[in-house]
Amino acid sequence: MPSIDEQIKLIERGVVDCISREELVKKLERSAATGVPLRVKAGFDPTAPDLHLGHTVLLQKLKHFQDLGHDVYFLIGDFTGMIGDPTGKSETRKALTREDVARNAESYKEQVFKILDPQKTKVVFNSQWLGKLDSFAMIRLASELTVARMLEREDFKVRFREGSPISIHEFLYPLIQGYDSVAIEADVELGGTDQLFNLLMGRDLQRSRHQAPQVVITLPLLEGLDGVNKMSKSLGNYIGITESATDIYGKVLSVSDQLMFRYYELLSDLGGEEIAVLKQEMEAGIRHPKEIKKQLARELTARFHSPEAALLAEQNFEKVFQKGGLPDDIALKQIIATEEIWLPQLLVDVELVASTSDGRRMIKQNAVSLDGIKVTDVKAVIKPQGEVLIKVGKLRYCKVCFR
RNA sequence: GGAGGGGUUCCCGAGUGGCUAAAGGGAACAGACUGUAAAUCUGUCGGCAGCGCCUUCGGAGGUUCGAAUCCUCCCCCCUCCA
Repeated sequence: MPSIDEQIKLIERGVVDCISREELVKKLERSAATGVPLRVKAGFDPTAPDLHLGHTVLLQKLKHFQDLGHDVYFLIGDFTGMIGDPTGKSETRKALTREDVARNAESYKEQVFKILDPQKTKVVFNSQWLGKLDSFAMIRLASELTVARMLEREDFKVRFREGSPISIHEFLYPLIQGYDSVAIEADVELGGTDQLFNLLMGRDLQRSRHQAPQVVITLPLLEGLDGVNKMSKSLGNYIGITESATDIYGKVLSVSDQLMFRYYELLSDLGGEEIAVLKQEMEAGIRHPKEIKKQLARELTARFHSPEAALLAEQNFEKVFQKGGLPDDIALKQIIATEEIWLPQLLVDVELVASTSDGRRMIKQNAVSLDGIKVTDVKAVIKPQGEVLIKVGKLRYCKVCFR
């Protein structure tokens, strides 16, 4: 078992807040003395079973705790998920059924254990205790905090000021999340920096129920591929951990140089000094930024697949984009036809474009090629014979086989 | 309960009877340039076998030769007063 100092060093690496460090030290000491592992909690939304790199920042930190011998409580917020959130930013989130939640939870487990140690992970659902909470208890819980205190939370404050709607039940969310900490007697809770308020709520509630308040640790939010918004599935700017090696590799490599170093900091296993060296080498012109990015892409691809797969992905990438070749895994689509097909229609049929109008546009913009030959005529028709390789833009490929 | 403001194409946001598939910006997509980076430039950005037709401006009706624009009812959001 590493010394407390070493433990703290590992835990604090890359975190934004640690409230408070003294308490964490005490908890670690107590754990070391008694042999009782700490209960480390992190909550997850049951609606999105596709984990992406943004989640892994948190998961890696949980793994650190596991490596130090502690237990992770992987909490799935199925209770809140079943209620649904009517003010979800742009669209109303659908209330999930019990079956949805169960299915999503299974999917979570498969993905999470790519990083976490199943032996030291307890998957729990907050409906276990929240489902039993009656109206009395809920009102009592609500009485423990004021509207003014709620409005301290940044997004509430902003929305209130701007006259955007805030539903009453949204005020219940931090309470419920805090109550979760009470229910599992969490020693530590991790979350993104946007969760700070909710995490602190757990401390307040634990204290008022005479539990030792949990240590709150926040981690930076990972920017998505656009480099601006946080990585999220709904914005489509994410790299999913279940994506193919080719996709992970390719997406990492398409990230901007600036963002690349952010990803290094938050995702790579390299230490701060090593990253600083890379940066210097790039700035001094010793190493090409693309090479440094490739290194990152290899590391991340290998993490979710294997070093061999990462290497293959790299070779494929070089073949396709640097030598203008074709990828290995082109989708093959069979089309049953006897008569000539209007090209835009064919593009729709093989799902390369959304509509024939879109297809026409692509042709007009010189983006469509058949077997490597550009098509310029929107009226082009294809004879249904043999195979054709269709390419739309740089990334959309498809091999069509007629029958 | 009362008074007022608002809901427009993926998002923000113009438009108050025909010239509006609807300005402008963003996002996105394509092309050029490249390192599938950034920046920049150009173009596209509802659907349809396309110089025409069809469907869109919260919903349903109505007025009109013609409606996102006018009228009626309904739904939703916001503000102020109580």
